[in-house]
Amino acid sequence: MPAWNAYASACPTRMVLDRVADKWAVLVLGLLTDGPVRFNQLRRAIEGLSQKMLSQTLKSLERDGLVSRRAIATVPVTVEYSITPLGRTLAATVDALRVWAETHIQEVLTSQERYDAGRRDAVSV
Amino acid sequence: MPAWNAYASACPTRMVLDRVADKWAVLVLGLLTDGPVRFNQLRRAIEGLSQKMLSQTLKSLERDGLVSRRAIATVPVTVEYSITPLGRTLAATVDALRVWAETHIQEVLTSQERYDAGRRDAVSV
DNA sequence: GCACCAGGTACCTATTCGAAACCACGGTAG
DNA sequence: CTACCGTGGTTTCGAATAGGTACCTGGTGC
Repeated sequence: MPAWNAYASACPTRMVLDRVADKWAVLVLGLLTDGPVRFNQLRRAIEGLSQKMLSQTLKSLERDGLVSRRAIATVPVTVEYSITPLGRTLAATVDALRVWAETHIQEVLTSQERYDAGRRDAVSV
Repeated sequence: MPAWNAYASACPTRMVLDRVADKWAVLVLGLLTDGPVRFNQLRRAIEGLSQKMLSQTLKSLERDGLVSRRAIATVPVTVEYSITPLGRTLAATVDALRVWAETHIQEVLTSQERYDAGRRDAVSV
């Protein structure tokens, strides 16, 4: 990897950022860290998630090698999704972002309030 | 902070993820880590960035307290944007994601190719 | 008049996403 | 026999939204 160009669309950081930007993807990944889960189990666990978005999300997660799909030929066909080791490392990294968020969210919210209030005192170094 | 609900839209992790998902925001933040930059300097530095998106991005970054705006009453009014300490900590955290991306992008790309090729051999642990 | 500074605003299009219908398959209830 | 449930999806439709293009301010120097 010879010095990635952050301004190119093929930049790996961009790709990962886009992936992580997917609301449902991180939630699914989070649920899978506790063990394999079936399709409709996921659908019921995540409020507001339509089956369309779920199958779409799972497909791209599988494509990226972050989750693995296993179809079991049972009575009604059971499909089990599990997180891969690679997916687990990404989840751990995203967790760093979660930690940042929970640590600094108050500063962000305070800044937003001041800004929305008309920021009379502006930056107040 | 009493146990954030990751499934709520007001979840801090979601907010931060959405912010980081903004293509231009991370690029702007990245450029600002080297020191203050003016509006049109940013615009020219980042290929494909329209002034609309730039001003929009800068406004929300300023609102979140990640960058600070300083208008200097010079010949034509100069506006200088700089990263705040808070913004710097976020940039550092995002950098962890960049590192993950550059470390594992090859695995992801390989997985994608196998998937797109029809994944005849499926998961091949 | 033209260009540059720092933006604001209107328009228009492309992608995105939710809702809902449809699919096959088998079990079960009537 | 027919109707309906649950399994795991795909497709279609329509509405919302993101984001690019282009044109506006308004002051200054050439």
